Amino acid sequence: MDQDLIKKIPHKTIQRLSQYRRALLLCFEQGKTHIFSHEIANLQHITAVQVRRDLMLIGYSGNLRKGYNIKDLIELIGKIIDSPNGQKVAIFGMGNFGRAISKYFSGRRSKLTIVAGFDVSPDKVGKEIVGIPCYHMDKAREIILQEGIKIGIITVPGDQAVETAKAMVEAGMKGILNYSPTPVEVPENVFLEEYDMVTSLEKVAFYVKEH
Amino acid sequence: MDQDLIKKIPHKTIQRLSQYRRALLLCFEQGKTHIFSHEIANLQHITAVQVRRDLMLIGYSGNLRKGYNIKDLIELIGKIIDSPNGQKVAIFGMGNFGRAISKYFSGRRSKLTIVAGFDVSPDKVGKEIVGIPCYHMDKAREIILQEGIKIGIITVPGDQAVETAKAMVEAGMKGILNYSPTPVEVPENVFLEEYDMVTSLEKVAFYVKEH
DNA sequence: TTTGCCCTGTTAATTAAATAACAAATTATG
DNA sequence: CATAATTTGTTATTTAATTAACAGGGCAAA
Ligand SMILES: NC(=O)c1ccc[n+]([C@@H]2O[C@H](COP(=O)([O-])OP(=O)(O)OC[C@H]3O[C@@H](n4cnc5c(N)ncnc54)[C@H](O)[C@@H]3O)[C@@H](O)[C@H]2O)c1
Ligand SMILES: NC(=O)c1ccc[n+]([C@@H]2O[C@H](COP(=O)([O-])OP(=O)(O)OC[C@H]3O[C@@H](n4cnc5c(N)ncnc54)[C@H](O)[C@@H]3O)[C@@H](O)[C@H]2O)c1
Repeated sequence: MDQDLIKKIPHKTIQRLSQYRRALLLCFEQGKTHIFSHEIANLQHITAVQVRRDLMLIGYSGNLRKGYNIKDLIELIGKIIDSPNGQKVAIFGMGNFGRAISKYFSGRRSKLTIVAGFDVSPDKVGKEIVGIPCYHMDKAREIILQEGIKIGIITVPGDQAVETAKAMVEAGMKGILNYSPTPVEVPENVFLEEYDMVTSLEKVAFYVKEH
Repeated sequence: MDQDLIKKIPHKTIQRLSQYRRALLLCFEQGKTHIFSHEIANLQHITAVQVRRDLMLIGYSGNLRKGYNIKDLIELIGKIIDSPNGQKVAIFGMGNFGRAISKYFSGRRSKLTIVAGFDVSPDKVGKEIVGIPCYHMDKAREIILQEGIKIGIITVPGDQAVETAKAMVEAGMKGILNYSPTPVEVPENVFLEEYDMVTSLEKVAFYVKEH
């Protein structure tokens, strides 16, 4: 798959591909071999057209009569969104949330593996959580470079997020997922995704509220 | 603020209002009284135009020379996104994630209060977590109606999400925030927001990957 | 007073995303 | 063989969201 094509895939499509794959994996486990666009659509909150459009963008062709070959499609999506040898992930802030995430990811086999946690609290540094070692932030640069970690998740308190992100960038991180409520700055060549739970909940509350 | 106007506010603007408010609260605590649109923009990842446009939509006018009055703006955003008497929230699935969320929200003073958790495991039912009682799912309908809870967060395992959402809707919930990886169906009059951490992380990984 | 600067508020233009529309392909069936 | 029923792949249209453009106001300094 060539560079230009990949740049043309919308962000939203990338997200949906990830979701399609999960749904497809379930179907595959159930022994299904083929699936129609409208079936995929029904598993998500989207339309069949959207599915076909997304698959068009990645250049996958289905069988006109049987639909899409589930196994092939799972593989193709893997080729697009995964790295062949997997990618390592580190978590910054091994508090309640950081530990919940660690546990959550440790089970699933995937191309993404959490290999290290970083914290400053003596409670956490030196411990292991579900097999993931927790190091002091002072060691971050060293270990990130040594392990070749390129992706990091921020779960430090909001007032520590900016400096944590800075340290991550300096250590060579190329992708950051920030779960703290404080937006952080990164250079252009670093991909940043931020999600704030309070904002989501307030949004739900807004639409529930009787105006 | 009238009904029609509220319907015209884009979803994204509602989210940003929530974020503006958080940033403004910090500024307010620091003793700042006024702020310019470009200052607000710098605190988020957006442009000053976007800020002004959002504030235009909610009908707030700033001072041409001094910018926006922080206190007034916080209040106005509150009038729009909060309910005057607050809203109650319940968590479904008091596992690692559900408990982390409970702890997270228990500290902050806000118009949103988590008042109940629901689970099926004898480990959790009957216990309290940071003061939030955990009930058995069988009691959900009763307690939800009794307490007037309208908002629920799904943190049960993926394969339980669909039936949990169904139970929530039947109990009269009007807003659902689904953190399980499985999309759920709700009637039109129920607001649904879904967020999947794995998808987010895979997206970051995709843009980090060397194509 | 007048000039210049830096704001806001709003309309216009652009871009991104989703949806609709439909031709072409394939199979089943009369 | 012709026809009807489906479903894909793709282009065209619509809608949503963002960004650009700019008029108008008010203060400061000349
Ligand atoms: N708990 C949740 O459910 C939840 C949900 C959404 C967002 N968050 C956000 O995630 C973050 C963490 O939340 P939490 O509930 O786990 O809090 P927590 O206090 O339990 O954990 C924070 C951890 O970060 C560590 N830390 C502090 N400063 C650090 C630094 N400079 N470098 C490295 N580590 C540092 C602390 O020692 C602690 O272990 C917060 O920003 C919070 O807003 C939490
Ligand atoms: N842990 C995380 O960091 C994390 C992050 C993102 C998403 N999630 C999602 O959140 C959900 C929970 O994750 P977790 O790590 O807390 O898992 P967990 O197993 O620790 O917790 C799940 C809880 O749900 C309860 N439960 C099971 N079936 C139920 C039912 N029918 N009704 C009510 N309660 C029921 C279980 O007893 C358990 O307490 C999963 O869907 C997971 O994908 C978790």
